Amino acid sequence: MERCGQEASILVLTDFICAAQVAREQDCYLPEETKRIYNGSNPMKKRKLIEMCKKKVGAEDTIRLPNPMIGFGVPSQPLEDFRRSLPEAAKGPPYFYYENVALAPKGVWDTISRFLYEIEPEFVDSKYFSATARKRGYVHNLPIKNRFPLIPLPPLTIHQAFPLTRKWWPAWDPRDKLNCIQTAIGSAKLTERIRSALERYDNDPPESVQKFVIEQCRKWNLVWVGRNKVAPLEPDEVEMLLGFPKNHTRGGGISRTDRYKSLGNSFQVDTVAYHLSVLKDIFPNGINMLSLFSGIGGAEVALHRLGIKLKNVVSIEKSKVNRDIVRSWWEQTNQTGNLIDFDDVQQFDVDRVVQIINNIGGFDLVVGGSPCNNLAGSNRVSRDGLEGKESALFYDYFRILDLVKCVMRSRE
DNA sequence: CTTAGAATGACAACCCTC
DNA sequence: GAGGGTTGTCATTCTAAG
Repeated sequence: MERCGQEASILVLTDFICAAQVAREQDCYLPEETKRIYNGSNPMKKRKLIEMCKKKVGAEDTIRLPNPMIGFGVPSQPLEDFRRSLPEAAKGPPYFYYENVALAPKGVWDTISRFLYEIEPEFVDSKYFSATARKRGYVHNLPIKNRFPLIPLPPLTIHQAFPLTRKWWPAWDPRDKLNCIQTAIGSAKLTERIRSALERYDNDPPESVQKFVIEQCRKWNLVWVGRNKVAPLEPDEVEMLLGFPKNHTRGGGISRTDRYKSLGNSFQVDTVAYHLSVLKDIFPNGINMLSLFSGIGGAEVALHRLGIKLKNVVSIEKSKVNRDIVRSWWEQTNQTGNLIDFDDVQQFDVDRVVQIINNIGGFDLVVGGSPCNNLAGSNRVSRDGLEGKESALFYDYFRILDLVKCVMRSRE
């Protein structure tokens, strides 16, 4: 047994690839054998094990991103006859919906899919729903027949979204859609550099200058707001592009920087609503919902705009700023249900789940997009993959989802 | 103390040519 | 297939000002 310990440990760990974070911080959802071997290793050996697992997974077939990135259909291309069969273990109740960035490091989506009951992720670019791109992967067990989009349909091009920019838009800037909205904006220094670079020419600048300007505009999502003048989007413009009501993140002592940050981390509401729209017929009287990593309430806003009544919403969100935003939205939209909020997914344990389910009778939907910090391409410092400090909270999403599943099954 | 501004690449995926 | 060029990415951290 001891002689083949290393080989066995690789096999077991590979099954739960790079679950080191779980092994460290949780004492569940890992085979005893894995825990024993992992905990018995010194730090050097632990790192080596993880490296070997990564290499092994990297060598296997990994999930490929589709082109075009339309998932199981978008409003303009519905994929009429497409059917999918879910693994038995994946079926509800409850329905669940998981989201994260599509362009994650290699192997990440394989792991996510493996944990979430072997469901094939649905990769969708929100440019089919709005004027801004947002490439995301969604794992869910929802039906995909008879989806419908939110009305009114949002503007699909920059010109439609921002008519005032048309007057200043040079013919040599071919952009039709904006790139992904992030958490930081372009600096004033940069827009000034661009202005002074362009002011030297009466007509179109030479190709090299054009190339520089367009490159920076793409990188920082700048729009034309005057002669030779570009600028980053305002927070309320970002709210509109992402499908939130205007001023959703405004007020209550929230700084401009925080607004950009919260919005940059959020769902694109129209995209999510399209996927969740099938719930309207299934739950005509409304739903009980568990919302993990709620952020500024993208899923809540989507369901509300779909006309699906929110009976009980249990929302877990670390940031007080974000909790305040959701609470304020909840009051302003005259919700008749209950909003219960918590701040830490890691402390959301069995007892709490059982208690809440006994109170409200079970969850119809579990939604969550776990932190992408350590997965996102724009992170220069700590793009550590699913084992990264924040992104490892994915395992808590799985843990809590599985808990809800178990508790609800035991009550049948 | 809080806030805003600015600087800071790596890494895939894709395209093209050879 | 190999190799080079192009494009795009739910970010972090330091600094300075208020």
